[in-house]
Amino acid sequence: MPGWPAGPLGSSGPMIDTRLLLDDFEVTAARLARKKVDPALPEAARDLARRRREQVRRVDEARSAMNAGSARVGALMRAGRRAEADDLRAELASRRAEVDELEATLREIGAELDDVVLRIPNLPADDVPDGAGEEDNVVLRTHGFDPSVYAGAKWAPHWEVAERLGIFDAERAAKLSGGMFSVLRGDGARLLRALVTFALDLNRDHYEEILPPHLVRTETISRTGHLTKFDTQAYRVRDDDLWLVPTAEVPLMGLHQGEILPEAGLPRRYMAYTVCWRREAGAAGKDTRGLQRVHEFHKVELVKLCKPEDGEAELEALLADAERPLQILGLPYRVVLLCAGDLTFSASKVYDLEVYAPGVDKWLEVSSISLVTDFQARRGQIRFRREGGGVEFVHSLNGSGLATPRVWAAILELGQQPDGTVRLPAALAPYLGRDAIG
RNA sequence: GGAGGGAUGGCAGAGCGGCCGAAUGCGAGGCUCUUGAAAAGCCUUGGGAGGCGACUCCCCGGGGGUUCGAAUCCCUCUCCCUCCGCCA
Repeated sequence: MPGWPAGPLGSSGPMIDTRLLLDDFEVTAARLARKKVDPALPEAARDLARRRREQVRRVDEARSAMNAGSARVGALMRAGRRAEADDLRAELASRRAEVDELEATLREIGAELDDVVLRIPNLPADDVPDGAGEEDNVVLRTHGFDPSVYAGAKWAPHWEVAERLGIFDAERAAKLSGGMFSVLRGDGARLLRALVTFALDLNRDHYEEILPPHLVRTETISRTGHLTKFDTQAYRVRDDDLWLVPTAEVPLMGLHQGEILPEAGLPRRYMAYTVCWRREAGAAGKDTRGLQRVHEFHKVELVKLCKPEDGEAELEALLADAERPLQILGLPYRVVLLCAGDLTFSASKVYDLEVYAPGVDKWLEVSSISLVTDFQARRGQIRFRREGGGVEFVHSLNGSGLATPRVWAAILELGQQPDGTVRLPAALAPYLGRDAIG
């Protein structure tokens, strides 16, 4: 079913409900302020939304008059009163011009409103802590991390470990595709495949596994908020109107775009393993060594659609689902609650999961568990029908179920042995048929 | 890639440019009848915007055009079906 109704503004990108700006401006502006939004933005949006509403009324009135006149022409024609019909017709032609003019103005206001609204992020949840940026995030808990184990000892970075074992070939990857690409070999390739299968198997009872296309339309990707003036992360296929998915979240969220789901069908829980492509524009020189940041990687993504009142509970459950593989693999990690100022554009509340990698001595972000509320659903027109009647937007959530190559890299750094081999998590033995590489 | 046909409400399926947001059937919900159920009968049953409300406006795959007026005519895009070609 191609072609779903355009959003209220007929624009691209996710957006907040302008009605919040119209009906509850003070509270909404205060919440946006916590996200470090320029206060001029919500004010401008409110003013434009008002102007737009007024203009809609003018257009409707003019059109109503037009429609009534046209109906009268029809009636006159049927009555055989030709001359009168012709007179009225001539008169209506000029009214037509009037309507066209009013509509043009409406479009202008709409475009201006669009321009402002698209820069307004989702509202932060009330229980998200205040803060300006990364430094104000809150580490909620740390799991399986004993700093004394890593103090002093010599831990090689994963690229050294991997190249020594011959399972990672950065040089040939560069030859094939350039920097920030990878070639995995032998047990390295198998380890990655094992991680993916392990994660899918782990969640098979709670999520429906989807194998989606890796190329999506402009329409699909822009309605998830991953293609905006400000987001140039995705690769475009040159000769077709298609984009390589930067995350499986894009096709998964796209699944129900334009649909009205039955309440009984919620929540929907989907998972998908896909390759992910990201241009990483603007990240030049950051984490370029090894596999912390690459243009092409493999990931199992979890996505949920639920009723608004279930969002919080689903978020906690999603967090648990993302932690489980790290626990079973025995990786030291911590749970970070992002402060309002560090929240991503579309999210209202986010937990980051970070695995400790001793070789680079860093906490690597391996999952970002996000509650998006109705922000994406509004843009994608994903709704549900209450059993008692009434149609509302669903709330959406997403997070990585398991993200390579960072988990892959962490396993290599954490498992390294004095003899140069790498001990692998026992949970992967069924997939690899061994417990060590080298 | 080439040739042709199609897209209408939850589904099926009508719709001479005005009386069509849209017949009819099915499905769903409510009511009547009934001890209960079935059958039968009556009524309701898409989404969005605005208004206290009467009500008004927009949407018949998407976008654009012709016209006083478009589900209906024209252009274009997308998708689906049939046939031919190619192919893992």
